[in-house]
Amino acid sequence: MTDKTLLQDLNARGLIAQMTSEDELEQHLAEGSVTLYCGFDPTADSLHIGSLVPLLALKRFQQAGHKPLALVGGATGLIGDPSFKAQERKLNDDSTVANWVEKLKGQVSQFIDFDSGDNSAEVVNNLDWTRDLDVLTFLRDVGKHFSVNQMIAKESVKQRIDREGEGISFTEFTYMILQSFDYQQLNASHNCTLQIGGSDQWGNITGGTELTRRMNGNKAFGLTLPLITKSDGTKFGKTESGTIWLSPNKTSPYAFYQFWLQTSDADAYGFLKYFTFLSVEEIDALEKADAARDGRPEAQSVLAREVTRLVHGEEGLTAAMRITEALFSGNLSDLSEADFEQLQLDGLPSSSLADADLAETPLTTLLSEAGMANSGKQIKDALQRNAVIVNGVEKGMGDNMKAAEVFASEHGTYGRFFLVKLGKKKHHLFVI
RNA sequence: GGUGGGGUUCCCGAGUGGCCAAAGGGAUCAGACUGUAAAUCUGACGCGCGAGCUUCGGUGGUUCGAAUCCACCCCCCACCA
Repeated sequence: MTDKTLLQDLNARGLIAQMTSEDELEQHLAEGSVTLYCGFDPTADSLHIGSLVPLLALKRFQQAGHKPLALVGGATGLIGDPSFKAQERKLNDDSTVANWVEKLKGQVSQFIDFDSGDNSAEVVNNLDWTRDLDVLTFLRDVGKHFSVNQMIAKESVKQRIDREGEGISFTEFTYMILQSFDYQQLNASHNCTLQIGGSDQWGNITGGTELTRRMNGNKAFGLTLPLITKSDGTKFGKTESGTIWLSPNKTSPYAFYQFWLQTSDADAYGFLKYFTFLSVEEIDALEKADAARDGRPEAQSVLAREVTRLVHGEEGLTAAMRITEALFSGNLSDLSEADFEQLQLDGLPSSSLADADLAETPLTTLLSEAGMANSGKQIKDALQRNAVIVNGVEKGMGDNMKAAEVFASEHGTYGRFFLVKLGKKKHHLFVI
């Protein structure tokens, strides 16, 4: 990044959706270390991969010598951001939010460096400066700077205002003011002059730059990152089993790795630019090499490796790759008994059949309860298509009531391991 | 508080007394083809291996029969006050 400015690199990666006064921002960043912030609201006990782009962007700025502040929304999380949300959200109680705030702090901290001298990162919580703010002060000192006419005109709340059958409460409508206030406060306390966020945050960010100018008399900048979309138009970051979380407790490193590995060709190179620190040149070279070769491209495996390492570390990546290798290479017979135990430790989904009543329980129940499918119907469908494979042997509907036979010790690897494959991608280890 | 419009299976959205477990689309899952890709085609898609069971905001009612009709209640939206 020596021969290019940070903004040029971000731009080459397609990571800039919008910014305020581009030329001035470029100059501002060139003048020295800038303090910037990005907010993360606690809407669950973990962030998901949707937050990865801004999180990595903070790191990109830090690598370029700037000082990142990660804001967790202890206050805004209590309100709920209405931006581009079709419906009013239900409120979470404050102990829940407080608990989530703690979890997010830990996650956010993984990505930025807290010990790098002048530009060490900091984590801040907006509850710290809003908790004791009283209504009248808020209305007089902050609220007075906002025009409802302008707020209503924001694209981010338009569908809530215009759409038949929906509305917006005053609570959520005020969210924008709270976030603007955060920026103004951080500007005053930390000399923060740049806020970044997803493109849905544009309205909230510009609100903050305005408020900072009015209350502090300071120039403040904003930059938004693009919303990640997939080429086929489906939602990024969701699968059948739900959201891809950053917490290993909610999405195992193995599942996380698999998610990236299954990226389509059309998205892979873009995702490499968004989600990794490989240089644009390296990625372009990879794309050329893949195009020149027949068969399977390398992009997905590079992507999966890089991102898994970023989020779950070298250990998580090793575990994920170990499972992948064992399950998809096709030669399970090479695995030792200790290998099976290691796979369980690595996070291969597994369950014990010790307590199960195999004589009475159909496979449909057994496999769906183990989490291989959401309902027995799906198992049934798979059985009818011979898509259930136990230790390499196809099972059909006829075996449904014969769980005791299927899982009999003499059929198990080392007398007790049964690797069940559902379709091409789902695996589950049963142990007796 | 008044008037009008709404609340249907994950989402959107048909259905206005039996032919409704409820059209259609999307999402998702599985099969074929492939490369653990995309596109395409096929199947599944409330729950249950099955017999069968439980649904259409809630509670009661009318009826042989209700998502559909009636009463009351809850929630959402628009306009008025």
